[in-house]
This record gives sequence, C-alpha cells and structure tokens, in this order.
Amino acid sequence: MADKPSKYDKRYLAAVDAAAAVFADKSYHGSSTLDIANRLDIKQGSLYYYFRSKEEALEAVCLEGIKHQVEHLESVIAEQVSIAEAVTMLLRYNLQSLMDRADYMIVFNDDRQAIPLERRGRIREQSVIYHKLMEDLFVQAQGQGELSTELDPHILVRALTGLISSVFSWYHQKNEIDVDKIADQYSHIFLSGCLR
Amino acid sequence: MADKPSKYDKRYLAAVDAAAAVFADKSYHGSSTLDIANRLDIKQGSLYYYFRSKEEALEAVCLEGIKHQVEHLESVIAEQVSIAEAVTMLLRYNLQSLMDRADYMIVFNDDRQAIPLERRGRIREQSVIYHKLMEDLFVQAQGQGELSTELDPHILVRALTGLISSVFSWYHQKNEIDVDKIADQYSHIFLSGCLR
Amino acid sequence: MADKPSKYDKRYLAAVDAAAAVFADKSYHGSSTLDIANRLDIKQGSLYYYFRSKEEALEAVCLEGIKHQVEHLESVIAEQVSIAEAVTMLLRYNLQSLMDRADYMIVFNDDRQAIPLERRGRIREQSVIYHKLMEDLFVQAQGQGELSTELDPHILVRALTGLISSVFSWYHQKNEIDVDKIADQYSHIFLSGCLR
Amino acid sequence: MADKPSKYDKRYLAAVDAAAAVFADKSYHGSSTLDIANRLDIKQGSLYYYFRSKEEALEAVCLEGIKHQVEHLESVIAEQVSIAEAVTMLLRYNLQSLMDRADYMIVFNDDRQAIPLERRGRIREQSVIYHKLMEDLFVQAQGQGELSTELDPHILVRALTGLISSVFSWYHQKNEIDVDKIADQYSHIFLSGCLR
DNA sequence: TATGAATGAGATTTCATTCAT
DNA sequence: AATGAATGAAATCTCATTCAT
Repeated sequence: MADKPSKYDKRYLAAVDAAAAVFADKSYHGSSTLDIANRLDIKQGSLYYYFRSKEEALEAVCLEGIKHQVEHLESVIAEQVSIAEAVTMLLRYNLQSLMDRADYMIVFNDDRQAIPLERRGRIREQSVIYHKLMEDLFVQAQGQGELSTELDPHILVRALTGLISSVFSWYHQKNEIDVDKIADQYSHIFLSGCLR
Repeated sequence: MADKPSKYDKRYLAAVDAAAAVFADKSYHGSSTLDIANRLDIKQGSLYYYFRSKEEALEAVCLEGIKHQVEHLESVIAEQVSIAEAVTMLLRYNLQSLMDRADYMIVFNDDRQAIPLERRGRIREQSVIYHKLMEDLFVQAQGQGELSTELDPHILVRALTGLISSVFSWYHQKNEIDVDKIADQYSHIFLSGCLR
Repeated sequence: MADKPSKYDKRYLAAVDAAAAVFADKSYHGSSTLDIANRLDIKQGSLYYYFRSKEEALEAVCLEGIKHQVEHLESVIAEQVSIAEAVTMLLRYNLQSLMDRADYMIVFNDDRQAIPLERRGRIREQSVIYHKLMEDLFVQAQGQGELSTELDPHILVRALTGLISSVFSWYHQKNEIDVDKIADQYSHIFLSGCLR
Repeated sequence: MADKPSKYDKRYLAAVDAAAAVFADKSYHGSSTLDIANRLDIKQGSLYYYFRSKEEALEAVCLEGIKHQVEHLESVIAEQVSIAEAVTMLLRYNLQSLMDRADYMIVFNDDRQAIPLERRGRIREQSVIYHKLMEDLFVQAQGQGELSTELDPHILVRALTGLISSVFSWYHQKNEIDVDKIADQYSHIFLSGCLR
C-alpha cells in the first residue's frame, strides 16, 4: 500500500462520502465493506487503499459529522448575540445540516458509539468541546441575567441537544422537513421556558 | 421441539431479559446469540428453543419496551389531569423506567430500526399509537385553552419525545440520574414555552 | 424407554406411515424428525419411542416399500403364466402400487441409498431377491423358447425395472396415472417393440 | 469481492466440477460445502467466491448436466436419420456420457429435485425442451409410418427416458459398463421387443 | 491505484438425539 | 406413552482483511 491518500484528495473524499451514505442507510454494523465498495464502483479489496479498516471509515465519517457543528457553535459564540438568537441560530443550523449533510449527521448520531472506546478519543474530544461550549453559553447568559438561574446549565444542554436530535427520527420518516417552521417553534418551546 | 413456550413462562421471560441486557450492552448488531446464551447459562443452540431467530428476540425485547409506555400514556390520559400535570407524569415515568427497565428502553430506542420493515409491523403499530395518543393529548389541551394554539401539535410531540430520548444518551454516560430534578426542570422548560 | 412397540401396533404403523409421507414429500435428507412428529401430532422427542433413530424410520419405510413387490413377484412366478402375461402383471401391479402406496414406493425408489451400507443389509437382501427372481423368470422363458436368447437376462431385468421406475417421475408431475393404458403400452413396448 | 467469475473461467469450472463430484458421491443433501472446498483444496468460506450458495452450485452442476443432452438430441434430429438409428444414437450417447461425465449425469438424475421450485426454472426449461424434442421425433416417425401409431408418443418418451435412466442405478453398482452391448440390446428391446 | 483470489474467524441456524419427569 | 428442555455437533454463510500482481 502506498501512503494514505491525503484528506483533501478528491477520491478519498468520495470514499468517505460513500461510507457515510452506506452507514446512514444500513447502520455501521449492518453495512459491509462490499456495500461501500459497490457504491464507489470499485472492488472490495481496493477500499483498503483509502481506509486501513472499516472502523477507520466510520471514524472519518463521524469526525466529518461533528466538525461543522463545533465550528458553527464557535462562530455563534464569537458573534456575541443574545441567548435567544444563539439558540435559534443553532437550531436552524442543525436542521439545515440535516438537510445538507444528512448522511454524516445520521451516522454521527446513530453509530458513533460503535467506535471502540480506545479509538473514540478524537470524536469524544469534539463532543466534549461541543457540550462544554454550549454549557458556557448558557452559563454566560445566566450571568448576564438573560436566563433563569434556577435551571441547571447541564440540563439545559441536554434538553437542547435532545430537541436537536429529535429531528433525526423525524427526518427518517419524512426525508424532508420545514426548517424555518420547526426552528421557530422549537426555539419558542425551549426559550420561553428558560428566559427570565 | 415443543411449541414455543408461553409468553408468560418464567424461563421465556428470562430469555427475553437476557436478550435485552445483551443488546443494551453491545447493541443488536454488536451482540451474538452466543452472548445471550452465555448470560442464560445455556448452550447457544438452546436459545432457539425460545426464539426462532435472533431477530425474533429483538422483536420481543422491543415490544416489551414500548408496551409499558403506551399503557402508561393511556392511564395518564384516563386520569384527565391538566396538561401540565400530564407532561410531568410522562417525563417522570420515562425517567423512572429508564432506571427500572433500562435495558428494554435502550434497546427499543437504539435498535428497533434493526428489525426489517416487513417484520416491524407490531412495533410500528405501538409507536404510532403512542404518538397519536400524545398528539390527541395536546390537541385536547389546546381545545381547552391550556396550550398555545400557535404550536403545531405534531411538533410538540416531537419536541417532548426528543426531550425524553435525550435522557438516554445521558444514562449511557452516567448510569444514574436524578429523576426528580430532571423531570422538574424538563417539565419547566417544555411547559413554560407552551402553556398559554 | 419401554420395549420397542410391536410391528403390528397401530400407533407404530401410523408412525411409519407418517415417516413415509414426510420422506416422500421432502426426501429423507430434506426432512427433519420434527416434520414427522408434527405430522403425527406428537412432540419431536416422542418419536424416539417408535424409532431408535431417523435412519431406522427410513429403513422401516423402505422395507415396507419393497416387501409387497417381492411377494407379488413370487406369486406371479407361482402362477406359471406366459412371460407376456407375467410382464403385464408386474407392470400393472407396480403401477397400481404407486397409486395405492405412493409414499412407500417413492421413498424406496429415491432414498434407500441414504441408508449407510452397513445397515442396508435387509433391504439389499430383498432387492437382490427381487432381481434374482425376475432374472430367473426371463431365463426360464428363454429356456421355453418364449424369449429371444440373444438378450442378456441381466439386461432384460434392468430394462424392465427401468421402465417401471420411469413411472415415478411421471407420478411426481401428474399425481394420477392411467394404470391400464400405461401398463398395456409399456408391456407392448417391452415385449413387441415400437417399430411397425 | 469481485464480480462472480465468468462461466468460462478455468477455476470456476473446476469448482463446478468439484461440486459435481461431491454431490454425485454423497448426494446433495448428504454433502457439505466443506467436502467441496476440501476437494478444491481451498477453505470452506472461499467456495462462496464461486457460488453464492450451495444451491447455486447444484444448479450449475445440473444445468451443465442437461445441456449436452439437449444439444445432442438436437443434433440427432438435425441428421434426419431413421427412428431406429436415432434411438440407438441416443442410447449410445447417454451411456457414453455416463462414462465420460458420470458426476454431472448422476447429480442431474438424482438431485435436481433438491432445487426449490422457485429456482428450478432454467433446468425445468431444458427438461421440457428435451422431452418435447423427443416427442416430436416420435410423432414424426409415426407420420412417416416408421412407428406404430397405436403407441402414445408421450408414453414412448417416458419409456425411452426410463430405459436411459435405468443405467444409472446400474452404474452405481458396477462403475463400468459395456456401452456397445447395452446400447444394442436396449435399442433392440425398445424397438423390436423381447418376444421371439 | 486497483483487483482477483483467497483466508480465518465467527455468526446464525438446524437438528438428531437424550433424559428426567 | 409422551413431553419439555436442553445439548452438541455440524452446517451454511458472512465478512473484514490480506496480498501478489
């Protein structure tokens, strides 16, 4: 095997994409490397030029899945908008991502736990960062009197991510969602209860 | 072979229980029938005295998983309490179930989609009933002026079930949760935004 | 287990019959002891009261299958009819047997070779007797000038049994056969040939 | 995995051949895929590179088994010889095939019924063609006054194929046969009868 | 870069058989 | 005379992975 193809190689990206599509469709454990190869129109063995293992493919998909979320959350924080606006932006972005990069979102959501703990480090890391950033956002909002201090910031994080995740099962059924309407109503439900 | 042992047979129940525990621990696709047999302290082949297939075991676990939820939702509706009370009861019951019957809840939540569509009928049925009942609850509350009519009942259902599901990933990490506190805060978040 | 039930016990006969039916339907190797038990409306384990093994069931069916054939051939010989009449009687009897005891005939025909050589003794014995008797019949007819001496009696036996067996595949397709017509025409072909 | 290797690939042909040999020896149901793999000197799982299932291997063997027979029958018909010659040619060819490709002939004869009806299409097709061609041959001979019109062509087909099949059980016992002698005597019996 | 051919380990499933009750 | 519960061995099949070409 030659060196691992660069992350930015077009073919490599196509391979990650194929893996995402297959995993999203049949779940990680329900997919075979043959499925991925078929989708790429290459032979099964050739996959190993791109990934050292099936697990590595999952990892690549999951990392790709969370990357944008963290980046987006960081940009929202940087903008220093009100908590109400921030929450709405987050919901909207997540819903839009589900439309735009459904496979990656779904795989990250459903299958990341299939990566064995020893190797889950980088994803866990990103996950932890994501939760921490969100928690900070709430803590800060509480500090600025925007948010009720009676609510545990940890619980707020869970509640909001739960709301976000709920859209997945929705998407599974409908395959199309009204981003604006749902973002608005979810924001309303979540915020009216929390704002002070 | 005898006829399939009765659903109320103690040993059969133990087999379903073992399947639930194993699936919850390693996910359906990640578990082997050998794992289940080992947990029951019988030989692998003997499992097939209880289940015709691994899939049938999953089905049994999932059905058991949702049954109680539907029953509880029905009982809540029968009590004709206010929507605020109803939501709190639901949240509390779900959280408590996660404590009491974590395995069944987790398997239902994470693995029911592993049952191929052709065989998912009975579970789907219960799921649909569950969602429908909850939607009716909201519609009725809106009719009685308890709930804001600006919110789409369908979205309310998703939001509440999303909130409920969010507890699972939590549980995965902590294994112990403060039922009262979370139920209270979740109710507050959800309700203050919805109540009229 | 108590003593083996008598060969003449009604229940034992029913068990042999069930085995014959199942084997005829799905072939020996394609049948399971459960299939037989189901047909008898007893549980799988209970079969072992009647047979020490699945193989013993096959043996019983096969023995029953050939018994009548030998007896009939003996009676035909005893009657000292012409070879032409003898052949016709044999064909007719075989065709009729296929109608009356199709299961036994089919199992004997298709599955007797599944009995391992060590245990095939009794059936082989009957088979050999059958062939020998038939060969003698032809030899005697040649001695009496009824039959062309240019034909090897051994080959004549094969040819006639081949003709007889051919009816099986027929039966498999049609399930009903015109005994008289086929016996007549087969006799004619065998005895006088097709050429005009 | 690559695409299924071509039908004309040498290794694929060797795999079919091994399957034929094993099935002929122990019957389809009595053989295991391990037996076939052993004969090819590959590991059991590797067989599945050539066949998608054990059944597909049987199908391949059976198709190969009947193909030549149909082709030969067609060539005999094309030669427009007398019916007497045609019958002799058929018998001779079948006996010779039994010598040359015994495994395929035996498997086709004994085990084709193990292919479930849904998948038996292509073999059935060939079988039907074979019978139809032979029937036409007889009908034509009757039209030309060569053959007694009192005999049902359908029955003639059965009789001749029965004669042909009878050689199999023979072969099972002897493993070597005198092609010329048997073909001659069988032709004689079929065409002119045994009576003096 | 890619493939054809295989492997090895494990998965699910089947089934004849046993035996205490 | 029959059954419920199990066993153990084998069978078919799947699949991630390897590697020479």
